[in-house]
Order: sequence, then C-alpha cells, then structure tokens
Amino acid sequence: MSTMRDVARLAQVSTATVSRVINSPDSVRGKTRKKVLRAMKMCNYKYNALARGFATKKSNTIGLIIPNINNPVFAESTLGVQEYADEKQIKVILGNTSYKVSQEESLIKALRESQVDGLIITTTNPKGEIIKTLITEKIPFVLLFSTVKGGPVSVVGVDNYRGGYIATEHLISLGHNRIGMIAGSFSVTDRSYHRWHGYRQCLKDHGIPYNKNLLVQTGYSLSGGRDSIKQLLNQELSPSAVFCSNDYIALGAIKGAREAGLSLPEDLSIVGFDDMPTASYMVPALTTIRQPAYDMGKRACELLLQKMENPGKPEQHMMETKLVVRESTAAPQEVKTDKSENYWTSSDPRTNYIL
Amino acid sequence: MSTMRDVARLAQVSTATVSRVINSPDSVRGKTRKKVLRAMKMCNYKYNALARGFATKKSNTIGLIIPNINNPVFAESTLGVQEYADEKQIKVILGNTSYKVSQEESLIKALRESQVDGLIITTTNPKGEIIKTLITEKIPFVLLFSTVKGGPVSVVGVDNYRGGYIATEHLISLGHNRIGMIAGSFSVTDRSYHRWHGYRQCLKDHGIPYNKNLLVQTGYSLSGGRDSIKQLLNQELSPSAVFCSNDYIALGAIKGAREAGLSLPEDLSIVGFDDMPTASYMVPALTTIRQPAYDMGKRACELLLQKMENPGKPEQHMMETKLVVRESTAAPQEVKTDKSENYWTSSDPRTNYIL
DNA sequence: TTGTACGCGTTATCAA
DNA sequence: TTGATAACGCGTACAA
Repeated sequence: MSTMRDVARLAQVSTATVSRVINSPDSVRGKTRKKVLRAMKMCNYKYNALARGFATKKSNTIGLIIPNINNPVFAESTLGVQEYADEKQIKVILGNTSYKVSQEESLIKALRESQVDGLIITTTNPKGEIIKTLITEKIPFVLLFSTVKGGPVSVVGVDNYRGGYIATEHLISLGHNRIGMIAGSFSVTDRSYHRWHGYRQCLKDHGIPYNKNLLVQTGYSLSGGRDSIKQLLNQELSPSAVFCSNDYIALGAIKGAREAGLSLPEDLSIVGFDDMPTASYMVPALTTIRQPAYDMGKRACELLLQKMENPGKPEQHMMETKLVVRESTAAPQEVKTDKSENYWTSSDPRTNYIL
Repeated sequence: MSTMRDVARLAQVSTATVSRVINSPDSVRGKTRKKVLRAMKMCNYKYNALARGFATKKSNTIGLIIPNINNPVFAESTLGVQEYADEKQIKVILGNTSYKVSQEESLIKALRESQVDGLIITTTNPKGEIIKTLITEKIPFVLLFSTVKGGPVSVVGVDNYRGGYIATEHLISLGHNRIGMIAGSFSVTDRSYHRWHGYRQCLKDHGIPYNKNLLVQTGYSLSGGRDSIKQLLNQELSPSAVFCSNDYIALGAIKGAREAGLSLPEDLSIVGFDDMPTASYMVPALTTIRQPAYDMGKRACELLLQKMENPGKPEQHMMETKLVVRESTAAPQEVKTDKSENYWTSSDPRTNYIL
C-alpha cells in the first residue's frame, strides 16, 4: 500500500504538498497539482483516513446506540442519522444494547476508545452514571428519544406524557371507559413510564378511576405484547380498549387478541405509539401516536455535529407528536347496544374468556 | 487527555511496560502491573484504540453494507452481524445504500479509507467492478444474501431459485394455476431475479404456461407491493395467487389487495420470501419461504473474521430455506365450486375489478 | 522482566 | 506556492 511519501517521491514534491492537493487543492498551483494527481494514480494511492484521524484527533466517526434494531422505529431513526451523517461524510458505528444497561455501558466505552467524535444514544438509563460521565468529560453526545426535558444534556425527543394522554383521550372520546395499558417495563426505560403517566392523568381528568389490574408491564417485544394482551383479556373484567406503549408491542397485542378470538376493532380497540413505517399496513391499520422517527434521527445527528464543532449550550429539541386515527380503534360495542345492563358486569361470555 | 507516556512517567516505568499491562498483562510482574494500573486510574487514562489501529494497521472495525435498514430482514441480519462482532470486540460501521449502486460504491470507498479490516456486503450488484476490485486488492469481504454460488468470493446465501420454486409449488399444490409474481426490480438486485426463475421453472414443470402479464417488477418497498398488486388485480384475468419476492413487498401487497376489496386468503393467496420477524404477526399470517437472516448475518461475520486472519480459499455457505405455511395461502375458491365454467373467463365481477 | 528507540501515515508549523 | 520536519499515541524489535 503506497503512502503519501511514495506519491511525493514520485511527483518530486514534499508530502506536505500531497496533503494539500487532498485537503485544499486550491492552495496548490495547477501544474503541481496535476503532477501529484498523476503520481497518485500511478502508484494506486489510497488515502488513509485512520492516519488522518490520528493526526488530527478527529475520527470523523460517530457512535449510534440503540436498544433494538428490530424495532422498526429504531431502524427508521437510524436511517435518519445515517443519511445525515453520510451527507457530511461522517461514518457511524452502530451498537445494539438489547435494552441492557451493562451493554450500553460497554458499548460507550468501546466507542470512546475508538475515538468517535460524538455519540447519539437512545438510552435505557438517562439517569445513569455513564451519562453523567459523558457530561463531565465533555464528550459531545445527544440523547435520542429522550425523556429528559431540561438539564445539561442535548436531546431530541417528544413529550411522551402528552402522547400517552392524547392516546387515552382518543379512546375515551370514543366512549371507552375500561381502558388498559400494555407498557414496556418501567424498569427498562422510562419512555413507557412517561406515557403511562399521561394515560393515568387522562383517566383521572375524565373521572375514570385508575385500575392497576389494567396495566401490564412487559418486554419490548412482539411476544411481550402478545402475551400481555392475553393476560389482560383473561381478567374477569377485561378492557374494551388498550393503549400499547409502542407499535411493536401493539402488533403483538393485536395478534394475541386475534388468537383470543376477538375481532378488532369491534371487540377491542388498540392504540399504539410511534407510527412505525408498517403501522398503516397492519390489519387493522393501527391508530397510533406519531413521532417522526426519521426526522428525529436526522435532527439528532445535525445537533450532534453542530455540538461537535461548537459545544455551546445544550439544546432540547422536542418534536411534535400527533394522533393518527386509523382502523384499530372504534367505539365500544356496548355503548351502542347498551340497554340497562352494564357491560362490565354482564354475562357476556367474552369477559370470561379463557385462552 | 492523558497518554501512555503520562502513565509511564507517573508509574516510573517505560511506555512499553504500560503497553504490556494492557495487551499482555501476564508478561509483567504483578507488582509493576499494580503500580501501572494505579497510575492509569490516577490520571484517568483512556486507551486510544485509534492510535493502536494506526500502529498495528488493524482497526478492529468492519463495514456492513445493506440496501435498506427498514426492511426487517436486513435489520435482523444486521443484528446477527452485530452480536457476533460484539463478542469478538469488533466494531461495525453501518452503511445504507438504498439499493443504489453509486451509493454502494462510495460507501465501500469511504469504508476502505477508514481502514476497516473487512467488509460484509449485501450487494445490489454482484457482478460490478467494485467487487472485482475488492478481490484483486485482497480486501477481506463476504457477500451476504448473495446469489453467487461459485467463484472467487466468500458468500453466505440461500438458493433463491429453489426458494422461488417451492413457493410456487406450494401454490400449485393448493390448486392454483393462475399465479402471479410481484418481484423487486430485476435491474436492482438479482435476488428476485433468481426467485423468479424458480417460479417460472416450477410453472413449466407443472404444465402451467408462463404469462408475462402476471409478473410485475417494482421497488423494494411497502408501496411497491401495494401498487403492484392493484396493477395485477386490474387485469382482465387476474391471478388467484401471488408470489412476492420478499415479505416486505408482500406486506404491501396484502394491504393493496385488501383495499381492492379482496379478503385473504379466500380471494387471493399470497406467499412471501424471508420470514421476517413480523411475518407470523401479519394478518393473515404470512406463508413464506424462510431464510435464517440472523444466522446468516452471524455466519457472515464469523466467516469474515476467519478470512481476515487467514485468507485461504473462498467459502460459500448456502443456508437452508424452507416453506413456512401459515394463513395467507389457501385453495382457490373456484377449484371447489368449479362447475362447467372456467373461472378465468367467467363473468365474476372481481376479475373486472377497477380500483 | 523491563527499557530504548523507532515506525506507522498524516497534518501542522514554520520557514523559504 | 512549496518544503522540511516535528508531532500525534501506540506497538514492537531489540537490547539490557
């Protein structure tokens, strides 16, 4: 592999000149530039970005940490990061934590050793030591899908509380009053915790008593949603509507409900969160709270790059969420056909459904 | 940021010794090791993997190139690569080509400049110049989801031809004889081309004449599938079953068929290819040809790492595909109710369906 | 077991 | 506009 020195020798110039034709071609006379260019061809010269990084102390690489690439929202945000980084000639190293804090820690460590210029983290643990360390050591980073609103960190996120609120409100406006929630485990990330808070407050604001049996926490997976809905349906008084803390879980929940013999949305309304790319392709098409994952990824990357060259104050970018009503939600059957009997205490066989 | 020199000075040893406690702790006496370790803590020493890479000419980084991270198969294979790499302390830089050859080229160039130790490429263009260059320049790489079986390249793939064949055979065994195909554009990747070949041969082997109007090529996207199915259904003689060249397209096709008023699988059977993680969660659950994407990614990474330290001969790993029958395929209605009239020339209004 | 000294490929500083 | 040369942080002979 030939180096600048080889090129320099061949072109009878100094390595400095070779470096110049690469980095600031205009600063070198046309004639010498051509000579150098020709020499580069001749010895099949390949630029070594690693050596450059070593010399400049900039790797032109950022680290991107996500919990689970299989969840389409994260795939989407990753694409947003990627494409922006690409535009700016920045490479991105991807790390998948599987929602494990220890994995997140060791990834960050490895990434830092690799001298990434910055980090975009969809963290599982915003209050953890690692994040604090990043701050005190002045590593440029931004938290993506973050729940923190203030403080000394740069952030791209949405108002999860509000999202949970409007999801629930939608269900209530449809006439539901027995509304369950399937939430990704609160101990794993607090995104779902905030959404749950919105859900709970909304119930309260509408005079619907909160029933803790209607909440089930689960893993951030398809099967998590599927198992959880069955658990919910298995109760004596099962919900007529369920808010799932993300679309991925909702997809599982819909499957589970179907397996339980329900037809959606007649028997059960489901609302998700995220609006992942396939949400409108689901059956029924998923009513959900949209967060612009691609743009959020893009924005996070933009913010990071800007921070990298000019630290400045932390910025919080809160993006808009909005309710997207599709086919997975409808008025509860009982509201329409309601006579004197209360659905929830009725002898409707479905309420006693056994798997 | 403190360096080895700082640590060495503090511990009153040489930098070589510091290097040793990091890379081969056993080769240094326990006492000095402790001294060094303590010094490292004291000055908050951070190892610089980039400098190491520069010195050793190994970056411990590989490049992973995929066409579209939003397609769940590629997310899944990416996870396989990731987790294996992680285990071996290798970082992976991700690149997304959006099925554009030019993008693939420039990514490979950038990755090489970054001195990645190897490349895993789900290529859009296996016969392109780039691949040849990689070979002649002895860059370790492996083609993932490859269609090439022999030759001088290492490969992890499946028999796409056979996959297409058994998908079609399944449909035929169900009683279908008017079988369409929605294929990702042949000019974009030849994976779908090979699958189409299997489809075509299977028809032939079963005495079903090939009808070119029953093939539509489209983009590798949800909307591609959705639009294409409508195009197919719009024809005078529309198919009773459709083989989609991947699940992602199939998801779109199912949506489109539904919008066209069909109910699946009664009115239309769909079979996909991939068995992406959500395939069994679709409605109807997708009948498909399974390829073990996670294992393929893992295998590709394993193969690459092995190649990196011992070039040797190229290896081709062909993984097993298998038909997974779920709910999206069924016998055609007409076969059961068939009287004297031929369905395909019948006046069934559906055949004249207009969007 | 430990230290010395050089090299890796590039950038950056200073001088010409 | 160009050249000479000293970094950059680490590995690694080779010597001690």
